[in-house]
Amino acid sequence: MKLTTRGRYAVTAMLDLALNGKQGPVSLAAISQRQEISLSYLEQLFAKLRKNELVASVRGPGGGYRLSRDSEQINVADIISAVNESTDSTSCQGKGDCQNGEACLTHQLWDDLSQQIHVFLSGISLANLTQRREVKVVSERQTRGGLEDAGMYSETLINAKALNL
Amino acid sequence: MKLTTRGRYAVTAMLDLALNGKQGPVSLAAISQRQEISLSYLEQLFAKLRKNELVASVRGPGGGYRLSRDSEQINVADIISAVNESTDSTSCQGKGDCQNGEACLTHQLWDDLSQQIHVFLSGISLANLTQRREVKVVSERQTRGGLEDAGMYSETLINAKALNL
DNA sequence: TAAATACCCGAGTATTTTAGTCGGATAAAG
DNA sequence: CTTTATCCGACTAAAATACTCGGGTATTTA
Repeated sequence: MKLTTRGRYAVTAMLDLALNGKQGPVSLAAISQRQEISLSYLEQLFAKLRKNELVASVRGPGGGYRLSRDSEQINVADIISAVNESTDSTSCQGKGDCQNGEACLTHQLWDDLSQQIHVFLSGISLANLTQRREVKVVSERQTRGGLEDAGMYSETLINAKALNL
Repeated sequence: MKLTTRGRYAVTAMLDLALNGKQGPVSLAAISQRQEISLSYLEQLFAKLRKNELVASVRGPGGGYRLSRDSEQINVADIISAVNESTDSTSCQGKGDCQNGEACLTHQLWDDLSQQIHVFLSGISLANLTQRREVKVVSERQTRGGLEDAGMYSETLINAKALNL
């Protein structure tokens, strides 16, 4: 589980899709303008998102991309993994040497942590993020001052718990 | 909150320190050998860890590094932030333009997510990771078959909950 | 005090990743 | 048949990563 600006671009684009794709497909050109990401780069990202069946494409005029399933059913870990698909696994996960050595122990500890992060991100869906924001916008209007991050954050925790975390 | 192999190196080295530093300081040379990380690279990472007061150094023969406080008091987010200190913040968090635009909305959503990840990793200490492993090793001996990851994982969740997540 | 150990530090560098360009091909709509 | 838009591969500038090199300096031990 790697977390770089590349994944951020992908999540951002998918969030844009979730927000703007309610009435028909959204073109990459539109996302490119709104999110200030180069069109060609988006094309590359969406090629991977499509291979991983997170989005579906509609070609021709009026076409674009739409989420391949409900935003509740697409989580952040899915998106990040999709665009990062690469040649990783540098740890000694099966090497003959390094049997129960200290190195292997720490590598396993890292793998565990990595898995925890993955599970955590699996529990956060696109819908989850957009709903959270809507809740915040509403409550900001109500309180006329804006919530502090502490407040928003406890909201997050509640959601996380509801999602089995 | 960025999560790359750089952070992995740092966490790995700190885990090595937590595991091997119980009787006196640990030299970078030792960590370098055990974890297969170049000495000079470790020096660079530890310079940052030291600046952030996560480790303390002891110079001269028999010297090395030790954790600056108990492993319970050092969390993964601390470590990763320490070695990543760099020129980030590419989002539009204060630009005059982009006021309440769609771009800004998705950028904020990303920031929220980023913060959630940070808080999550703040809840995982070095002690937490090493203890988890010890528990696993023991229970593996008891069951004589090894736990599946599902089992380990639910353990993780319990820890996470205990830590306010 | 001399030698060895090990941290400290900055400059340089090969490799990889990131983010993007370019030029085209294919599919659908009007 | 032209426009819109996805598809696709190759190529590239810039940045980050991981590492080397060549010196220091503090501390211990002989």
